[in-house]
Amino acid sequence: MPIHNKEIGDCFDQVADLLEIGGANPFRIRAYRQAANTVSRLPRSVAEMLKQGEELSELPGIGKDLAGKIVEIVRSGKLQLLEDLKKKNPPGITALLQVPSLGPQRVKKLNKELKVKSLADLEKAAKEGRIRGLGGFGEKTERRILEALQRTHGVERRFRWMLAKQMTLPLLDYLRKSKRVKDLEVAGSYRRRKDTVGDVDILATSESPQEVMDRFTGYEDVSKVLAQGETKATVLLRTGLQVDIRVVPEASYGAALLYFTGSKAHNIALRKLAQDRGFKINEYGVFDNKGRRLAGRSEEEIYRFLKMDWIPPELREDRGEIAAAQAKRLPRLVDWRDIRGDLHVHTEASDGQASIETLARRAQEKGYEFLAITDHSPYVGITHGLDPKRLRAQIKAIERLNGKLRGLRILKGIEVDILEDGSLDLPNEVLKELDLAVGAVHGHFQLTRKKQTERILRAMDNPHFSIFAHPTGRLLGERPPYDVDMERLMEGAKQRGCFFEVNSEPDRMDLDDAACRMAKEMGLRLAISTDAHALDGLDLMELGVAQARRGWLEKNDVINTLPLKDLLRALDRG
DNA sequence: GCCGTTTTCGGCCCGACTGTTTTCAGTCG
Repeated sequence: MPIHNKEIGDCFDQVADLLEIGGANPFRIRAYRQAANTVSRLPRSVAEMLKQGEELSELPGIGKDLAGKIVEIVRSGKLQLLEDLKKKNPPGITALLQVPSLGPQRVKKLNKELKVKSLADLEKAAKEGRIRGLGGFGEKTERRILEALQRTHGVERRFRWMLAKQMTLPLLDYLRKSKRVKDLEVAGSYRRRKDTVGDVDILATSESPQEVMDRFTGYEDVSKVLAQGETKATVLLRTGLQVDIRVVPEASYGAALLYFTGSKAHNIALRKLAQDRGFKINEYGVFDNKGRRLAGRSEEEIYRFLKMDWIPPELREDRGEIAAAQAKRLPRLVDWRDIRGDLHVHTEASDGQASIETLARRAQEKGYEFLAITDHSPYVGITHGLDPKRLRAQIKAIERLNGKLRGLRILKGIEVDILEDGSLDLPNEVLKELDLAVGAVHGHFQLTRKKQTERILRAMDNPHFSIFAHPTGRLLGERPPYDVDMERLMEGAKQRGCFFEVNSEPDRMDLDDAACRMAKEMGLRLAISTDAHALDGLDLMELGVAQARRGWLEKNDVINTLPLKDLLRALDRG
């Protein structure tokens, strides 16, 4: 049973949690966290790298010791250090660290003095008023803990990016109406375009921060003000979304934007770089040792000062972007303007809402050169999928429309189900009449890793298979990805001349950033598609592009940036 | 635990806000 990178990462994260509660050296804890991040984001399987005899200690943040621990996990399936730590600590105690206002010190104290071992214990102690008596705790802290527990039931809550956007835009409009607000921008993971965000960070410049603060906390959708100072405030919206605001003077705008955009790991790496050269970076600017400000008005100014190119927010995760920016070798990320068409779209013939013609008109408005109609095949009954007869009728309709349209070519396609045995849900006689077939898994998610992988490889053996749609099957916050050997699938797709999809549906967004980057490094090209089920669905393209950018993808890595002629050649496996 | 054209030991990003405190530890991002 091969060990996956994520399992190793989780293992190190657990060690970090337990070390934290044990009061270990914070830098040792950070080392484990960094290693967890490095390993779980690695484009290649660590177990595989070991097999090839590669030196793991060459990975950033992995030294001799951690490399040895990875070997231990891969060989034995467990880590002795973690087992020992688990013995010393009650299971479930690390869940307490997720409760806002509880850090390692307080968790330790709660455990020691009140025998709190779980979220349930915590809730009970808070309800009985036993927490307020503890040194360093008080009534307010106790109430805050209780509120947090009742709000989240202990589960970390993240919002899909799109949902966060819908809640944030009206708030921005509201803030902009104030004459006191000059610049206003959303920073944080929202600006880095993570597919889900934990909270929203807003940055503003103003000469009277207090008034901006007051306006912010007075917003009608605010259900609770969690903190409010002179330049910084945190509120909870009615929907449960947490929003932070930070107000700085204009001269610090760039530094504050950089700081507030993160990621934390990126900031630490930059600050350390500056420190090594005798400078200090904080949210107000770059300073020398005499406290003189040397840069800070814009992000560009700061990166330039550090002798590197400006780094797009999507890349700021401390995964090699800093070295690339220093070497002036950052990728030229794919841009939504590079996109020449959409390769996964549904119509009213299956479970979509719009007609082919309306979709085509909208595609023309977008300046697209092509639009692939890919309704469902029959397998998923509820989608009213197309059987060969209906599909042939659709093909005819598309051909008629193509005769009428100027500048846009409608491609004949299908989203064909990959059946349990890896065969496709429609016969080759009809598939061969199409321009492309987008293959997808909509059932039998629970197969073993080996079976699932082989099932999909077998589907790709079919010469009519073009693009593997939503390749992990995950639904954010609802359904985890099914278990497959992604590396093997990507290798298989590349050999066979197939492509993978980046799905732009806000609750899918797979491939994720790490998998996009893995594909890029393996030389497998991707299609960024909307999977639109209605007219407005075509506008989701920008989300898929954002995900692709997080995965370092460039124009040449994406097939729907190709001119129609080249695209058709790429899709032709013959 | 990692790391190194100042270093193989001694550093490790930096500041705001809260609550419980009489000056600051803990948490957060």
